[in-house]
Amino acid sequence: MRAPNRPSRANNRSLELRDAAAHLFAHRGYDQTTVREIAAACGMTAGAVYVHFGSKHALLIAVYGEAVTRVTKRLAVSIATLDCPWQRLESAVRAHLEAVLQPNDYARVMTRVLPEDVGEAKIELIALRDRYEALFRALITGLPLVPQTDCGLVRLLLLGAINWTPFWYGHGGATPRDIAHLTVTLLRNGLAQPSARSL
Amino acid sequence: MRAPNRPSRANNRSLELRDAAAHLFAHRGYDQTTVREIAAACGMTAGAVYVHFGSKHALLIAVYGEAVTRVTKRLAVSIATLDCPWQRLESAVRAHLEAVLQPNDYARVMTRVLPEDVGEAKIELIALRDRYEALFRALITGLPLVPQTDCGLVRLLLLGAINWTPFWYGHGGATPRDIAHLTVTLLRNGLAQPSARSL
DNA sequence: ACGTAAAGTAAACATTCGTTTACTTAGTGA
DNA sequence: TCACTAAGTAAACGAATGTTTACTTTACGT
Repeated sequence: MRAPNRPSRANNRSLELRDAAAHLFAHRGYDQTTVREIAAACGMTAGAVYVHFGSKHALLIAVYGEAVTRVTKRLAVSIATLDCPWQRLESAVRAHLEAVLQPNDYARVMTRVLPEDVGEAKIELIALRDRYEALFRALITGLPLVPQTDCGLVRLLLLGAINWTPFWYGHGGATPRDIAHLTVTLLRNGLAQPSARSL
Repeated sequence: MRAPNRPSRANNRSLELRDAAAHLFAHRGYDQTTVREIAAACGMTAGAVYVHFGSKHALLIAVYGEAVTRVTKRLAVSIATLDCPWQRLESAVRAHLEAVLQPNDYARVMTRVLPEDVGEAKIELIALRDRYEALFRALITGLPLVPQTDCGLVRLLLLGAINWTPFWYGHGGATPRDIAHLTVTLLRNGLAQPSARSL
C-alpha cells in the first residue's frame, strides 16, 4: 500500500492542469476553450486530462471552487483588523476588485464564465458563488443604513457594479482602490451636491 | 424590375427568423443556440436561414442592432417630458430595467451575450453597445454632482449594477420601479443614516 | 528483480455544428 | 405562356469537440 494523501510520483500535474484551465477559461471563456488546448498548455495530449478529471465540466468546477477559496481568503485577511463597518466594506470591495482586475486567472473565471452557460455544472457553480456572496451579505447588514433599506437589493446592486468592472477596466485611469473608494462613498453619502439632495 | 423596398412575396420571413434567433439567444445564449434550432422555430430547414442571413454572426448582429434600436427608442420616450436631471436618470434606469427584466427577448440579448464571446462579431457588437451607453453618459454629465466626480466611472458602475440584474431578478419581490428608485436614491443621497455620514 | 498501477500517448469514435450544394417549388413580370 | 428569380428542402461536407480505447512507459513497493 502507498501512503495516503501523498501520490507516488511527486509531481502533481492535476494542479498544473487546473492552472492552465483557469488561464484559458479566464481569457477565452469556457466554451471557446478546448480540452486539447488545456492539455497542450501542459505539454500533454487530450486523453491525459481524463486521468485527472472526469470531464471538462469537472475541471471547470475545480477551477471555480479554487477561485472562491482564494478570493474568500484574500477578502477575510483584508478586513480582519478593521472595525468600522464602512471601512470593512471598502476594504472588501477593494480586495475583490484587485482579485478580479489584476491578471488573476482564478478570480477572473468567477466573473467571466456565467453559470447559466455551462448547463450541467450550473448548480455547483451557483452554490460556490453563493458561498462567496454570503460574505458581502454580512458586511452589508452590518452597516448603519437608513431604516427599511432592502439590504438584499443593495448587495446585488453592489456586486453587479463590481462584477461588471472586468468588461471595461483599463479604459480609464482608475485603480481598484479608486473604484472601491468611489463605490463605498457613493453608497454612504451619495454624489449629489449638498444643495441638490432630496429627502 | 421590381419595386424597391417591397419584396415580391409579402411574407418577410427574415424578421420571423430574427425574432426566433432573439428568443433563443436570450434564453440559451449564443453558443448554445444552433442554426438548426432557429430554423426549426420558424418551421424551416437550416439551409433556408442562409437565404436571409449570410452567417450566424450576421444574425446575431441583426438581433443586437434591433435590440439597441428598440431600447434606445423606449428610453428616449421615457425621459422626453422630464426636466429634473435626477428624474430623467431614474426614468431611464427604470426603462432600461423594464426592457431587460420583463421577458423581452431583444433587450435581454444585450446583457446575455457578451461581445467577448462571439469573436468575429465582437467589434460590431461593441459599437452598438457604445451607441446605447452614450445616452447614459449624457444623463450623468447632466447631474449636479459634487465637483471632480469621475462621471465615466459613475456611469460604468451604474450600468454594471443594472446590467447584472438579469442574473438575480425574481428572487426578491423588487420591481424594476423599486430597483430604479433605490439605485438613483443611492447615487443621489447614499444610504447611510444621517448620523453615520462622513465628510 | 518483478509485478502493479498510475500517467501518458496515439488514434479513433461519435456527435455536433456552421455552411454549401444540387435540386425543387412557386410567385411575378413581360 | 414562359423565362426568371427568390424561397426552401434534403443531403452532404468538413472541421472541431468531448470522450474512449488500446497500448506504452515509468516509478514504486516488496
